[in-house]
Amino acid sequence: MTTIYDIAKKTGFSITTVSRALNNYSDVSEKTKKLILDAVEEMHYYPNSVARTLSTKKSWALGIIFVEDLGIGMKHPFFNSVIEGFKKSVEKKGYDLIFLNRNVGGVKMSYLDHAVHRGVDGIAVVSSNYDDSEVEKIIASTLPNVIIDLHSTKSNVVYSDNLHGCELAIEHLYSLGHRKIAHIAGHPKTFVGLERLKGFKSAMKNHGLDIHKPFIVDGGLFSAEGGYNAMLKLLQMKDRPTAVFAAGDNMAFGAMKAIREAGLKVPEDFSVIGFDDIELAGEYTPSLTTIKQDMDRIGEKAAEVLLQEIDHKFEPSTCIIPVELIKRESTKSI
Amino acid sequence: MTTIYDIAKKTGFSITTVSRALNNYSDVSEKTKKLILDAVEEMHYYPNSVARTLSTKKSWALGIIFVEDLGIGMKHPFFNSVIEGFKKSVEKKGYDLIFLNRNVGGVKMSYLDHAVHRGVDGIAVVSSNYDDSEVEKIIASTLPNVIIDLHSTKSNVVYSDNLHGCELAIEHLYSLGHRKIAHIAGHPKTFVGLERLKGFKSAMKNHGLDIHKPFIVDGGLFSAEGGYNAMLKLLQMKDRPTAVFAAGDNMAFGAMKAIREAGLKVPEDFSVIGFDDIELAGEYTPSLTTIKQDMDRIGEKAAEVLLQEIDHKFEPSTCIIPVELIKRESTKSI
DNA sequence: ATATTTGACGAAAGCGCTTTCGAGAATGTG
DNA sequence: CACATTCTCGAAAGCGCTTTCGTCAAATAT
Repeated sequence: MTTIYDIAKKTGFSITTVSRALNNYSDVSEKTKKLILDAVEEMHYYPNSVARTLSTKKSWALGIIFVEDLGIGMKHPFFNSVIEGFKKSVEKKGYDLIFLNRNVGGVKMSYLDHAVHRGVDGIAVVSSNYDDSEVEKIIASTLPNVIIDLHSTKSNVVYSDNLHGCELAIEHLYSLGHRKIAHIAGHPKTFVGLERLKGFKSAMKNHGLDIHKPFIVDGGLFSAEGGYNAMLKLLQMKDRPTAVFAAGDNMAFGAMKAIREAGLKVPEDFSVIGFDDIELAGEYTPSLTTIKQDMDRIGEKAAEVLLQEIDHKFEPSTCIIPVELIKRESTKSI
Repeated sequence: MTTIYDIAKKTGFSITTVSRALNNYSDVSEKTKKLILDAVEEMHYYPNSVARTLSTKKSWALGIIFVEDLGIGMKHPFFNSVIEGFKKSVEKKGYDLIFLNRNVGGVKMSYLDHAVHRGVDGIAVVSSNYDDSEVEKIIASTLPNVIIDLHSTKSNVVYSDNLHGCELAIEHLYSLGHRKIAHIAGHPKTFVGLERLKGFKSAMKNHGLDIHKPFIVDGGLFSAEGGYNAMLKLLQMKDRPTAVFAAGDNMAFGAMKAIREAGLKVPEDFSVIGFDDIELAGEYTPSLTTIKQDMDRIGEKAAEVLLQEIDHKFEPSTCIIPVELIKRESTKSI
C-alpha cells in the first residue's frame, strides 16, 4: 500500500506539503501541486480513509439500521427500496453506507454504541415499530440521525402522507359507489398501522360513512397471511362489506387469495385496494389498485435531511412525502 | 467520547495494561483485569474501531458491491435475498457490511481502489454480467473476495446449480407430456443467462428432444417486459410450443401476461415454468411452477468461503448450490 | 545465600493522516 | 536600502489504539 510518505519521498517534499496538495490548500504553489498530483497518479495512491478518519473525526460513512419483527431484513420491499434511494443520494455526496448490527466481536452492544464505535457521521433508521428503546436512544443522542416511517418531534423524520393516502383510497371507493368498506389494519405496534387506521376512520367520517367496528380487522404484521386470515373473518359475516381497504399491499394479496378460495371474485364481488404499490402490485392478476408510496423519494429526502444535519446544525424536521392513487383492476364500481 | 486514556487515568494503570486487559492478554493479573473491566463498564467505554484498524490493519468490515445494468440495485430480489443471507452470516462473526461504490468525494475510483481505501478485509461481489473489468480487477487482486453468480477459476465463486435446474425443469415438462418446449433465454452477456441456455439445450438432448431454433427467444435482462416481448414472438408462430421454460421468474410473469392478453390461458394452453422462485411466484395467479434458488444458502456459503479465505489462506473454490423444483399451478399435463 | 526464572506492568514507537506553528525566501513598500 | 508582507513549505504533535521491548519485583532454583 502506498502511503503519503511514499509520495513525499518520491517528490522530495514533506508529507505536510503532500497532504496539503491533496486537500487543495492554497498555500502550495501550482508547480509543486502538479508535481505531487502527478506522482499520486503514477503511484496509484489513494489516501487511507482510516487514518484520515482518525485524525479528522470524519468518517464519510453513514450507518443504517432497520428494526422489524419479520426477520426478513433487506428482503423487505419497502426497506430495500427506501435504502436504495438513500444510498444513491448519499453516495453522490461521497458517503459510504454501513450496516449496523448489535454485536461486535461477539459482544452485544446497542446500535448507538456500535455507531459510535464505528465512527459513522450519521445514522438512518428504518423502523416499523412504534416504541423501540434502541431507536429512542438514537433519537436522544447527539449523533445526527434521521428516522424513516416513524414520528418523533425530537428528531428528523420522513414518512409518507399516510392520512392523505387513506383519504384517497376511501374517496376512490366512495366514488365507485361503495359504502360498506372494511379495513384490514396493520399491527397496532407499528406506526404506519396506527396512522392508516386513523386515516381510515377520519376518511370514512369525512365521507359521511359510519364505521362499522367489525369491519376493522387486524391484519398483523403486513404479511399476506395476515391479510388472508383477516379476510376470512370478513367473509364469514352475514352482512359483508363490498370493498376492502388493506393497510399494505401484501395484506391485500392475502385478502384476494381468501376471496378467490371462497369462490368469489375481485373486483366483481369485492373491490380491494392496497397501500404501498410494491412491484408485484402491477403484475398480479387482477392488478392491484393501491396507494403508491414514493420509496425513492423517501430515501432521497432522508439523505437530504441527514446530510443537512451533519453539515449545518440541528433542528428537528418532519417530512411528509406525497402519495398517489394508482387505479388498476382490483376496484370497480358497484 | 471516552478513550483508553480515560480508563487508564481512572484505574491508575497504563494504557498498555488497559489494552491488554481488553484484549485478553495473559500477562495481566486477574485482579487488575477486573478493575479495568469494571471501569470500562462504568464509563461505558467502547474501543474506537478506527484507531484499532489503523494499528492492526484489520477493519472487521467487508465490502459488498453489485454489478447490474437495470439500475435497481438493492431492489433486485435475487441480490437483496443473497445479501441478507450473507449479512446475517458475517455479522455473527463480528463483521460489518459496507457498500462500495465508485466515487469517493467526487473522485471516481474503481471498486477495488475504494475497497483498499476503506481498508475492508474482504469483498463480496454479486454480479450478473459476464466480463466486467471491475470484477476482473477484484478477482486478480490480493484482497480476499468471493464472487456470486459468476464463474471463475481464479477466485471463490458461488452460484446455483443452473444446469441441474434446467434438467429438472425440462424433466418436469417432459413428464407432463410436453415435447414442444420453448426457452425464453436470459441476456447472453449474463452468466446465468448463458448457463441456463446451455442447460436447456443439454436437457432437451438428454430427453431425446431436438431443439427447434425459433423456440429459443431472447428475453433480455430478466425483466417482465423482456419475457412479454419474447412470448409475443412465440405466439405469432403458426406452430407453437406447448410449454415455455423462462430463465427467470420475472420473464415468466411477462410471458404469462402476453398469453393472457392473447386470450389464452396458463396452464390450459401453455405450461409455463420459471427460474428463481421469487416471492411473487407463489402469490401470482396462476402460481408459478419454478426452479427454486436457495438465495439464503448462497449468501451464507459466500460468507463462509470469504471468511475462510480471510482467516486462512487462499485456494480458489467453486460452490454450486442445489436447486429444487417447485410444482405449482402454471404447468399441467398436455 | 546468590542466581535464575517468571509474572505483571509501563515507556515508547508506530499505524497514515491532518493541522498548528513557525521559518525562510520572495515580494512589496517607504 | 531597510523594513514589513506575503508565499511556500517543513517539523512536530496528535488522533486512539496495539505491540515490542524492557524493567522491576516476586517466586523459584541452585
